[in-house]
Formats: sequence, structure tokens, C-alpha cells
Amino acid sequence: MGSTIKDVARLAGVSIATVSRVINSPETVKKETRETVLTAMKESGYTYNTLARSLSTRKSLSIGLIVPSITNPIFAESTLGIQDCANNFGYTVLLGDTDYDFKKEAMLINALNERRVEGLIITTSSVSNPYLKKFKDEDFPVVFIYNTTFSEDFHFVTIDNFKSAYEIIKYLIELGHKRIGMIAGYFDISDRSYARWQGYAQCLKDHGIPQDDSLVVQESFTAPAGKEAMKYLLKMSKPPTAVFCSNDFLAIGAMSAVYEKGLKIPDDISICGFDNMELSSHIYPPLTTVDQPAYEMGYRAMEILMRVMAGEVTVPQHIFLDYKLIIRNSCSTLNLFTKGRKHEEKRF
Amino acid sequence: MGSTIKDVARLAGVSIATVSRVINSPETVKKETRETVLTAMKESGYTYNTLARSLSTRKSLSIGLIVPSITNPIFAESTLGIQDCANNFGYTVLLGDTDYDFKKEAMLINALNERRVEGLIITTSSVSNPYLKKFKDEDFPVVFIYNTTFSEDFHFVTIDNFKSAYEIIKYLIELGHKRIGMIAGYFDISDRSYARWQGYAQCLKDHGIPQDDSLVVQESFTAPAGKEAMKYLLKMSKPPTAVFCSNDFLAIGAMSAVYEKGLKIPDDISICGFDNMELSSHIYPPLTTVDQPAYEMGYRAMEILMRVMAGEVTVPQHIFLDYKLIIRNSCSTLNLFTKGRKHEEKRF
DNA sequence: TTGAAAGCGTTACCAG
DNA sequence: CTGGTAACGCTTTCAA
Repeated sequence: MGSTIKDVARLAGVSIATVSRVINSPETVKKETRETVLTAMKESGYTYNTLARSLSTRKSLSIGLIVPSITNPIFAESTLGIQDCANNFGYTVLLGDTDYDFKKEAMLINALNERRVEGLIITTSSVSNPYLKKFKDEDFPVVFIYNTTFSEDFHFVTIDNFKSAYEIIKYLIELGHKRIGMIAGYFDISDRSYARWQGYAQCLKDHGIPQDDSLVVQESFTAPAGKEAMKYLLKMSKPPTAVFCSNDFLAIGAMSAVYEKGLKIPDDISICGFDNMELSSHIYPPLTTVDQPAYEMGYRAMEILMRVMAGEVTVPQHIFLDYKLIIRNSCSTLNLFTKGRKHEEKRF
Repeated sequence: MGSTIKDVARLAGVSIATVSRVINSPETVKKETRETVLTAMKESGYTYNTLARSLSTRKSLSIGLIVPSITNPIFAESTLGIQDCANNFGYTVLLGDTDYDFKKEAMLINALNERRVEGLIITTSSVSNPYLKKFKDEDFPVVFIYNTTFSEDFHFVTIDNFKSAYEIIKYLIELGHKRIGMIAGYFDISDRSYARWQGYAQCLKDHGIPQDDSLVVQESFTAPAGKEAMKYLLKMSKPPTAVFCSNDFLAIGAMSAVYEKGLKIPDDISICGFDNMELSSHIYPPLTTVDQPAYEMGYRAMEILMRVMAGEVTVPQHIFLDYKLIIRNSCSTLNLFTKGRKHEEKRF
């Protein structure tokens, strides 16, 4: 423990340069000496010091990853993709969780810079922040994931949030729904949520359905928040017959509010989500939602980052991966007959 | 960009020692010079190099965290607690995800050591591995979280898995159940799952209920796995009337298998889980489970690690935090009447 | 195929 | 209160 190449060198009776060579380019050192060194490393319990290497080579072999909430499976999943890809290239990823707080985000970016990460993958919660310009000016390798707001200047990989939302609303409309609510994540911290809302609004418009702003409520991205929002919608004099949620957490929370009121899904009200997290196919009823290829998005983002860091890529890469509308059982045709009837208030 | 204290020193017309001082102990340098230095830092776009500091001070101000699966909210949550506590002490946490693979685990530990983490918090998936002895020998600061297998020698913070499982099974028995199944995570990668199984077995024994090994099935910790396991149990000639799952993912998967068969929860079969992830209160029916204070476990683990690293603590700390039996609506009294009747096979 | 020595960006000790 | 300088553990020429 605590031994250095110097110790190893002494023990093996060679120079530190040689020890360094057996570590980095073993083929360049004679087999015999190589083996002496190797055993010396064993004996002295040598463990390589990455920090020293980084200082010397000015390469940290690490990248930073900034996510809003690692608790969200969608981010956890893309994190996995990023890590797998990074490892393939011999890179380590340093993870930072912002909790959707842009101050924390700025601090984390700074901390990662101090650790000399060579690049950054980030889902930002602040649409316009000073460091963006800084990245640009210093042309520091950054690729955005999920974000799409800075199209012109930066690399990003995402899905088309507008189109996918449009599509799921269209599906709802085709089921006969006209009074469609939306439970959205806060627009000011989530450009995706905003884009989905725009898709929602556009689709209503295209189908001649008047927009009712009281039907869209913004909340944080959690199940309890979804529940509260749904309670609010259900209390309206004329509640929506279907509601689209910005993510599956919100949808599941919304569903529980519906149940608590003694109503049935999808008979009494249709609910759909976004993200298609694993659990969403196992709940009751299975949730209609939009699938994002989270792991692949992470993997692709990392691939692009590697190429950017290598200087192979300069023009902004704008990657849109395929989403998929997953139709399960939480939405149904509008039931004019049962709609609006009284239900016994069943609690559980 | 890329400027060093040397550049700053030159620009400010002082020595590098002084620059270093304004960074580390500003009070020791005259206000005027301090300010010249500060502006010089701004102008040259200086950003501190943590790596160099680490090399020089032989302190990385970082710790490693090894979890089986960051996708599991229970680990995500304790990660948050660890990070918050670490940040309070000025430490960074380097995260590694093993995917329950002990080879990956060993590699990650090695990688973290190369990065010179000063301590480790780990939930191991391998009950007996070489590095354990190594930690002991080198007395490297390690605290286990969730794990409990190495009681004698190591620090750990956990809940009492045996007792909590015992308690939930007792609850099931009091509801009248005698034929109680268990869907467990693989014992060889999860000592917690094993301990819960032991609690289960002991409780049956204490209540004079004969054990039927065909009623306990081991699986990976996912909803799809829980579903498969439940399908298997339901196919038995004499299926269990209640089943206890090692975690909430398994439980939710199990529930979906039940629904798919057209059966009702809890009327036809009772199901309970473990962990109490946030979603579990929002699904239908709300899941009866055991609550683990995941965030606090993380926080406490980090606190202990800090004290160990500071040399303030030497005797193994064995912290058991309070768990809580959360009774919701997925379990009910055994219904002898409906039990075993035929159901129409309803698919969704 | 090997060794000597300078350098990476800091800290920390010793003088002044 | 400030400056000079060795040291941290490694890589990387340059010579031999």
C-alpha cells in the first residue's frame, strides 16, 4: 500500500522509466525485466496513481455527467449507456445530480472542471446560463442529452418531443376525446416538458379543439405531484376526459388520484404518460406512454462526445432517435354514457 | 482557459506561493495583494486544478460509492444522502454501478483506488471476496451499506432484514394465511434477500407452519422477473394465498401476473413487497411493504466514513436504522370462500 | 532496451 | 506578509 513506481523500480533494480514502460507499453521492454518489474509490483502492493498520470499527460480520461435526478429511471438508464460506452474507451464518468436546481448545476459544472474532465454530457435545467456561452467560447466538448433548446450551436441527442406529444394527443383525439388535460413538468426547468406541451397544443389546434389553459397544470416530476394535479383537475366543474402527463411518474400519481375518487381507468378517464419506464407496463392498468430509448441515447451521446474530444467532429451534431408510441390499456374511447355519472366515494 | 497559478502569479506580479495562499487561506495575505491576485485569476480565466492538489497533499477529497444498480430507487435515494453529506464535508463521490456482477465490482474498486479515493461506501454483491481481506489488512476506510454479512470486522449501516421480514410474515399469518410464498432476489448476490428469507422461514416455523420450499423462488430484482416468478407460483396445483417479495419491483411484477390471470388483489391473493419506493403508494392497490430510510442510511454511512477516515473511530460500527411496516391495501384476510374458484381469463 | 532528468500544477516548509 | 523551492507520482523526450 502506498507504494509508487519509485518503490517498484528500486525493488526491481530498474529505473522508474522502465516501470512506467511496463505499465504503458509493455512490448517495448525486454521480457525478463518486464517480469521482474511485474513481480516487484505484486510484492510491493503497487497500485497505479491515475491522478499523477493525469497531471503529467494533461488528460484525465474522465468526463462529467450532469443529470437533473438520478432517481428518475430515464436518467439512470441513459447513465448506464454513457458509462458502458465510456468504459469501452477507457474513460470514467463523474456523475453530478442537480435536483433540477440550476445553482447546483453551475456548482457541479465548476467542480467537474476542477477535476479536469475532458468533456461533459448534460441535461440542463436552465435554458440560458452563462456557462453555455463559456463552453462555446472555449469550445469545450459538451453534448446535451434530452435537451434540445440550443439547437443551433451545440451537439445534442434526444427524441422529437414535439412530434411524439403531438402523436399521442392525436391518438387521444381519435379515441373521441375533446377535453384533454395535461399534467406537465415545470416548463422553466424542462425544455422537454415545454416541447411536449407545444405538441399537445398544436395537435388540439390542428383538430379544431379550442384550448383551455385551465386544463394544463405544471408540477414537479413526481408521483405525488401528479396526484395533486389530478385531484385539482377532477375537482373542476367540467373535468377532462383524458389527460396526458409529461412523464410516467406524473401519470402513475394521477392514476392514484383517480382511483381514490372511486373512478375507473380507462372507463371513466383516460391517462397516458411519457418515458415508458419499466414499471409502467406492470402497473394496473398498463400505461399507455411514449418510449424513449434512454440507454441508447446515453450511449450515442458518449460516442459523439468521444469524437468531439478527438477533434473529429466540429459541426453541431443533432441526433434525434426514434421514439415509439406504446399503446396499452390506460386510454380508451370516450364513453359518453358513463361519463359524468356519480360514483360512490371509495377509499383505500 | 488552461491557465495555472503560475500564469496568475506572473500576471499579478507575485509568487505562486502567494497565489496558492489566496486560494487556501486568504486571511493570511494582505487585502490589496489578495485582490490583485483575485482579479488576475478572473482575467486569465483560471480554474483550479484538483488533481494537482491531490497529488501534492496526498488527499483526493473524494470517496467511492459502489452500488449494485443505480436504477433501483432505494440505491438512488441513499446515493443522494451520501452525496449531500459528502458535499457538506467538501468531498466528492465517485459512483460505480456493478449490475450485481462481482467481477465488475472488483474492477470498479480497483478503478476507484487508482483514482485515490480516500474511502469507500459499498453494497457488495459478493459475500466473500479477496478485497475484503485486503481492506482489513490495509485498514482502508470502508463502510458497508445494506450489507450486514461481515458484522464482526466491518462498519455497516443497514436495517434488520431478518426482523422486518419476520414481522411482515407475522402480519400475513395474522390475516389467516398459511400458504405463504416468497419471491426472493438471488441469495448469492444479495445477503439482504437471504436474511429476509431467513426471517420468513423462522416466522413460519415459530407459528407451526410447515415450510414448503417449492413456494420460494429466487429471481433477479426486477418487475419482469417478479412477473415470471408469480406466473410460476400461480400455475401450482395449490398456489400460495399470499406472497412476500424481496423488493417492490418484484411485488409490482407479481401483481401484474395476478391481474393477467384475471385474479384480484388482495381478494384472491395477497402480495407484499419490501423497500417502500415512492411509487408503491401510488399503484393499485397501494402496496403493503417495509420502509427503509434509504436517504438517511446513505447520510449516516457517509458520516461514519468521515469519522473513520479521520481516525476518530476504530471499533466496527454496526448501525441498524429503524424500518417500518407499511400496511396498505395489497394484503387482506384469507378469503376461504372465494379462494380457488374459477375465474374467467381476462386479458389486458 | 534502458536510464536520467525535466515537467505537469499544486502545496508546504523555510527564510526573509 | 511574501518568496523560493522541494516534493507529490507519473510521463516523456533525449541519450546511451
